[in-house]
Amino acid sequence: MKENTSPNTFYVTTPIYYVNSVAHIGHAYTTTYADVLHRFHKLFGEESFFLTGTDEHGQKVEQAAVKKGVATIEHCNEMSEKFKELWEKMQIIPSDFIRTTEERHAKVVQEMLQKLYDEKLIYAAEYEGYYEVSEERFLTEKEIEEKNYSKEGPEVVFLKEKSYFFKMGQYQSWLINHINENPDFIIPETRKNEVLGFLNKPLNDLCISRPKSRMSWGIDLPFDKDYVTYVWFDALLNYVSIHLSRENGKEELQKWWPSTTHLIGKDILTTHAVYWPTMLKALGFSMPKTIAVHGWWLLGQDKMSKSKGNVVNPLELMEKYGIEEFRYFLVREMSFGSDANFSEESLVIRLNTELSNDLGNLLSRTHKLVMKFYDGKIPDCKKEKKTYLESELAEVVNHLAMNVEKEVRALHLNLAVEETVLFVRKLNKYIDDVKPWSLAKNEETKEYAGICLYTVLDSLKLVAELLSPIMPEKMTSMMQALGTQKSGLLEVGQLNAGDELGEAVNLFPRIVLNNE
RNA sequence: CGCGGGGUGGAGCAGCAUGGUAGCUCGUCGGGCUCAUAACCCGAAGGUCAUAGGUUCAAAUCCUAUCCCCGCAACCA
Repeated sequence: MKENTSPNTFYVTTPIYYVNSVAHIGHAYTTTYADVLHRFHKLFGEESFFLTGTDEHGQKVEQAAVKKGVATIEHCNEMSEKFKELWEKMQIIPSDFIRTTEERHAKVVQEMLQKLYDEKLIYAAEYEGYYEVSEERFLTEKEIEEKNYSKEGPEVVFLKEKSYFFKMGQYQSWLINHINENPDFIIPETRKNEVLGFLNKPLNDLCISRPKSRMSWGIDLPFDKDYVTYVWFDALLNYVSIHLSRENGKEELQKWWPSTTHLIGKDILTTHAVYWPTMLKALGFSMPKTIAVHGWWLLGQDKMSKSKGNVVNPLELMEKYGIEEFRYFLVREMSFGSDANFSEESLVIRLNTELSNDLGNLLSRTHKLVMKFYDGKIPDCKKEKKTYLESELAEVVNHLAMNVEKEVRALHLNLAVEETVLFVRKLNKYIDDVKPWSLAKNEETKEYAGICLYTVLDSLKLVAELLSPIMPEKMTSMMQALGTQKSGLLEVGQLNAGDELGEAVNLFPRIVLNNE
């Protein structure tokens, strides 16, 4: 039985995706991960909120729209719709989907800006330096040195202008302390060290404005209409604006905030681990619980990137191998925090060995035996007839749901799945040891064959529950085949002897590669 | 002395903070079974844990040095 020590709410976010690009496997990974965490926490009986969305301001978006010859908002509508469609297709169901161009978001951003301005945490100053157009920011001295920008070019211009700054620098030592005192604030540890390393150098104030004369696609600064807000300052606030924009916004936020898990890729570590906490601190909010940083999918040794033309399109893969199978692969293959190599071959091997051979086949063979020897009815399982084999298995089962939950809470979905897969292997071994197909032929031993089959079917029910956050529809079919349905109970003994099994299904047909 | 990550049987990884018989998955080979999706179960081969020193009764694990690989402009999880 689960102790009631765990928090009863869970709030998970993905970054909001920049509408300049089409979704690739990385977006699919993060968003699937969040969706699976969300479903697991609901399975654990908690209230859960899962937020994703799109980041729609900034120069590059404006430029993309111009290039396409459409109004900027049209471009945004189109792109954010594409993300939404993809998530829907992938069985990803966020609690809400936020767009930074929405009124509800902009309103909160402006309130926050005004508050900081009133409290003198945002100030105006002259700023001069080399500005990199494509990056929408001033270069640091070091960068100028490295890149040897002796003169202006089309990409870099020397500017002197009034800007607004957020007093980020004054929170430096506070942030260092917070990170040190909360080991789970940034995980995994290597990423935490990276941030601490970054914070060894003096932390500057953050320029949070862009003059409209240069770029107008953004949220107006409430205290100076000639400026819009820097995209990151705008975008990060989505995590709270979604709640604050509701009726009783403060209470809403308070409900979810203490359990916040920000899922991010390692490329946006600094914005999330430095800018964001200092912003929250200045605004008087408490800190999110965890910033969880995952690795990248690599192709060979290269990072996947549009300019290299080696982006993996998730849609193609899903159509070829199945949506839920693809979800399984994403969550299973990558060990959280480190990079992983992507190849279609590894995908096929993963699906064939674990889903087809181990799980699907176990369901098939058990189902067939029950049809053949027990007329399709779940056999009886008398406790007193059990042997040490069942006790051993019971030992494992007792820990299974607990271990899975532990791994999920540690955000190690790959290990949570591994626990389950290892258990399925044990079931295959168990059924091989008992050999119900021969025991059932003999009246004297048939009762024990039934016990064995009941044990396997019943265990498979638990497996289906534990995999349902990853493959909801597949696991529903599996439970139907087992003559039962989703209960959300993570324990054994849920099948009733005498109940009819559903129809046999080939849940995960083996993938046969033809071109070899 | 820029920073960071890494080098463990054919492939991918775990183990390293608390030194003590080198573990997992895939692949390969042999066997078993025949209920099953050519699947499942068992067994075997295969590693001096990048290299060289050092500490220790004992090192993949600690220390020192060296070599090699990857990332560090942008798009971008």
